[in-house]
Amino acid sequence: METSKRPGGRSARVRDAVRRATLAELSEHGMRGLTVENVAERSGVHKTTVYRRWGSVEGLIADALEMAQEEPWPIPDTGTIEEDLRGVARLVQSGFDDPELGPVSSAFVAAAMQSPEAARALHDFFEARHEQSAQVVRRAVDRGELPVTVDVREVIRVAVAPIYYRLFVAHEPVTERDADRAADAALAAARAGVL
Amino acid sequence: METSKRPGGRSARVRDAVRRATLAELSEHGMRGLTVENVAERSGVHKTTVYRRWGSVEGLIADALEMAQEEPWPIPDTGTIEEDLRGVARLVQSGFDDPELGPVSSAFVAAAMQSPEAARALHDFFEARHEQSAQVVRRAVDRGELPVTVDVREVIRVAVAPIYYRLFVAHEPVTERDADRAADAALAAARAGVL
DNA sequence: CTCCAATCGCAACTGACGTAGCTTTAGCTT
DNA sequence: AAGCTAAAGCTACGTCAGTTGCGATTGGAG
Repeated sequence: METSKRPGGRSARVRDAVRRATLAELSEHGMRGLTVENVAERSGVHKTTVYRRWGSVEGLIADALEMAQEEPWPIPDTGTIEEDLRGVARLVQSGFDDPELGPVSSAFVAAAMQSPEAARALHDFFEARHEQSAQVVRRAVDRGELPVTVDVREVIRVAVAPIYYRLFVAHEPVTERDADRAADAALAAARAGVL
Repeated sequence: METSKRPGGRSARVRDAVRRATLAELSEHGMRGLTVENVAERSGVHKTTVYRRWGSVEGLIADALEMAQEEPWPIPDTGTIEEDLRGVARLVQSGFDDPELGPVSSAFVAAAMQSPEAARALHDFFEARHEQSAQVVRRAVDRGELPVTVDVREVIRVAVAPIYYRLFVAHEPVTERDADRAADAALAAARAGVL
């Protein structure tokens, strides 16, 4: 995964091919249908090689996650904290709704529940996401819309948590309205000074 | 399973033995270490029998979940909504912290992400839990502490969601203080009229 | 250009999961 | 109390994820 002694040429090609195949398989069949053999065949890389370098399905996912972490995401900046927070919540909701990204993201969450390796990777991923998203809260504090004592990351957590809760724990459908409501709730709590 | 044509005697014994073994295995090795063969051996029931009646690991878990649903849980009734809501949140947090129940509960959540069968079972489980927990909110409404327009179940969701989010999505540790804060946030939102 | 070590490909193997066909046990009926 | 039949036990087998050992490539250092 990280800096090997031989970063160029074939190894790099193999790595890219496998990563690409992993994402493709993930988006087509989700976590359940993801197998090392399928990824190997699709990528044209031999099964043994995948096992050696990634170890297992979890390893493949952890690697894909680190890749995903690089990509920044379009944090809204509408000028008001109401709309910004709602925007963040909707971004999460629509992401899982998307037929392309949804299965991949879900697979990440599912994998992290089974493998400590993927769990760490997902933790880091959310660490980064929270940091980016918290920006909208910081701006609100700067504008005087929220008290300076507010825990900016916690506001984000509370704003998105109900969406994930519905999706992955209670297994209830999530609408755009649900996302808005979660954002509004977090904002109300922040204004009340409990976050 | 449902009412078979032969509910008494051996069948019932087998069922209980398997259920017991499932829970034991689950609490020892979690979802990852749960296999039909281990459950079969531990319960003293033959492997093929387990396959016939439960079909797979997911079936075992779905069955165990339906059992767990029966057990009521000690909803607090302190007289104030602040303490009651915190009590519910703490119940969730401490449940996962418990070395006995924690792995089992986690396994349920993990299993539901992989099997539609377990997902449905978990959905029903939370449906019931929400219904029970919402009682504390209803009492608060009756006492006039919250507006009558409040969505009692949503208050519960928002109160517990951050705990699950930390545990299963962001993979961050959860303290009692985190639970309290989540409950407080939900209450603030409810009072502000956004729930 | 040459060599050497890292990496990959290959094929055979291991073991666990799950299935199929049949026999045996035990609950229920009369 | 005897027989009928659902349900459990048992053996053997097929399949497939994952491993191992070895030979073939390939990239980079000198």
